[in-house]
Amino acid sequence: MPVDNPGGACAFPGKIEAASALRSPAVGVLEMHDCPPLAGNRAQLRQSGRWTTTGPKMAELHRYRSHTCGALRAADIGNNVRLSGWVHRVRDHGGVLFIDLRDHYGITQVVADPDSPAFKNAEAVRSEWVIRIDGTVRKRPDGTTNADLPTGEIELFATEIEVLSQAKELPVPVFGEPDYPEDLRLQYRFLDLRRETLHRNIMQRMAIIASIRKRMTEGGFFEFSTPILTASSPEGARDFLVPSRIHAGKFYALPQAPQQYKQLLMVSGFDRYFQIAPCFRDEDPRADRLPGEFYQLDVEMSFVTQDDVFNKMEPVITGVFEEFAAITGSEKSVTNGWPRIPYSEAIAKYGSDKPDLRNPIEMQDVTELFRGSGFKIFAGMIDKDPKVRVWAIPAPGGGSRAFCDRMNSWAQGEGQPGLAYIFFREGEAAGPVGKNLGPERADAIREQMGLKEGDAVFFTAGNPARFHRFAGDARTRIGEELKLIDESKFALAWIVDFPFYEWNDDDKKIDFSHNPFSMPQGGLEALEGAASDDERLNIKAYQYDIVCNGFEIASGSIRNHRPDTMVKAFEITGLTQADVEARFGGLYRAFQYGAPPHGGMAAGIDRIVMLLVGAKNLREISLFPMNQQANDLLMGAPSDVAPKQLRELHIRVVAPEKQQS
RNA sequence: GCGGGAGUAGCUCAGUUGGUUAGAGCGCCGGCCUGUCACGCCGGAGGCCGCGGGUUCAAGUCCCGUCUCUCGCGCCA
Repeated sequence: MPVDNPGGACAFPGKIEAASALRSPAVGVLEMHDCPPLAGNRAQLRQSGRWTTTGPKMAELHRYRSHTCGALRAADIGNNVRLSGWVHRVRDHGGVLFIDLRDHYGITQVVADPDSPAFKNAEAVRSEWVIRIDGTVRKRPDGTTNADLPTGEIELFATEIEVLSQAKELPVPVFGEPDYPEDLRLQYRFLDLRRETLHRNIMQRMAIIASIRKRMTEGGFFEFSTPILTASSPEGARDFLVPSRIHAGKFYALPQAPQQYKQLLMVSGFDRYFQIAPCFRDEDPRADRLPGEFYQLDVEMSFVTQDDVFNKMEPVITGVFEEFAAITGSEKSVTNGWPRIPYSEAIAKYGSDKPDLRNPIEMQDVTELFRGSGFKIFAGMIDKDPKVRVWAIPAPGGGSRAFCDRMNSWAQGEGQPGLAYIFFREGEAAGPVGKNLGPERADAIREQMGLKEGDAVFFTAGNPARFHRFAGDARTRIGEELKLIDESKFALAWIVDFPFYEWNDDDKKIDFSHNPFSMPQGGLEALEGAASDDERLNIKAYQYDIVCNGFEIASGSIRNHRPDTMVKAFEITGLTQADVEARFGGLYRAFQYGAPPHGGMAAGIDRIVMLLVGAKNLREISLFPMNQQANDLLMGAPSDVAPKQLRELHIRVVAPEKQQS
């Protein structure tokens, strides 16, 4: 009869570092286990699966373990103990045999020799079998301690081994965790999760989420759960749909985010909301984007300005980063007092709205130095089109022909005609651009960019709206190639003043650039005052992102809580009041009955964890991710369903043309 | 939806100009081994060369088609 002892003091005797984290420790259960003595050969033993040998009678011990595999220390020497765990590794020397026994908490070396009644069984166990071992803790002989293991001073001399569960030959090895193909790892995720790195990443994820939750609760936020089955929304990403049985032909949708619910909570007067919220979007994945579902720290606050949100959330995120900054091994510094960079400045300096601020390179506009110059290609472009700009990307230390040529061929690989450059050496501005531009202009560029001998500068020309992304990629590439990126920090910043609208070139109309819920700067007056599309496109929103090391880790806004402003905002994108009511009926109705000004943000938990543990890939920090094709290889989702289920849901599957042939 | 790359032993890979019985390392199985902790030594098993078609006396190798995986673009209010 196991006795649960949740929250009890230490359930395990001795020094146990991790005992407090044990989910349901149990104490003092005694069912000694009388079994016939060992008989039969090894193969028969393996087939029968369970056996014990008689050993010295143990004192009052739990059915499975008196300690965890990370618990035993020199202070336990001489005690009879019981461990259960996985066979991590066996080293069989014939006369003496070692088993590394592993559980969640650690590894303990078990030793057996022919003097032990457990010896024969010890010879039979294989990797990842689950066994229970009784034995005596003893000091390792001089010179054989293992400083790499917390339990390395001692070993367990086995007196009895019981096999609790056998393992077939492993499709994915746990020991040593060599690189294995991702599809196999996903199919056998339970084995993959036993491996040290992934197991540790998952535990770090739990700790990070616990820290966030604590900080939010202590910061005066209340945690609410919102529905998982909700209504499809026509904006944004593709929805996952759930057919309704009761209402033929109608569908629920999984929430892409609890956006409207959290705003409704503010209208409902709850003042401060947060949730570690699952979000579902049926879009194709990337390395930093999981297919299907992901988690957000979702936050909303009433009666706040943008500064209030910043002042509240900046310490939370900074605190979490500082708390976990050391877990990759080397402590990283975390930005204190985040810069607030307007969107337009981020694009102009870094070519991206999620700049990696560890990279010191800042671009500048050098259009005027090329206007009417001897570098005819650029000069001609500038004369022909007033929208054409020339941007300079400095490359400190990149002043060699070899490096510039390498960058040039990289650019061609990116589908660009090339990457113009000057490199400064021996008092001259070398390279074709430098020659055509002449020493005076080249020197003016060098001055403006703050460059010296041994440096280089690259140029992109055209309409910045079309090339800023490439310029940003070039900046990143240069920073990486020249090792300018400071790996020792988490560089955090707010990106602010995003444009409210953007031009949709396909439909030749204005669209919301982020979401229709944010408040335009200047409010209704700004919307009504804008006389042309150009002016409307210049309207900014109280819309902001948090960026860290080149990743967007959060996004938010002050919301538009005024129905009149909302209708006007939609009108500019070509939608009527009736459209607003049809698409956001609940929220629009709520705004008719006294909505507080409110705002908030949502932070990508998965990306934050990825950054903190130093993972290259979101699948390295998620328990049961799907693959790139959005297949769950372990559970076999998505799957066929029974015809009866489809009938109940009033669904008939129409196979795509391609599959019918 | 579009483009790049890859499919040979459980895994990582080699395989010449098309030419005998397709190899190595790791893992697995067996044997030996009393202090290892990436134990060591000896031996063994294990292959629809992704699948289908074609060229050829002969295809892992050349051609066509197809499937799967992967990276990127589109997409991601």
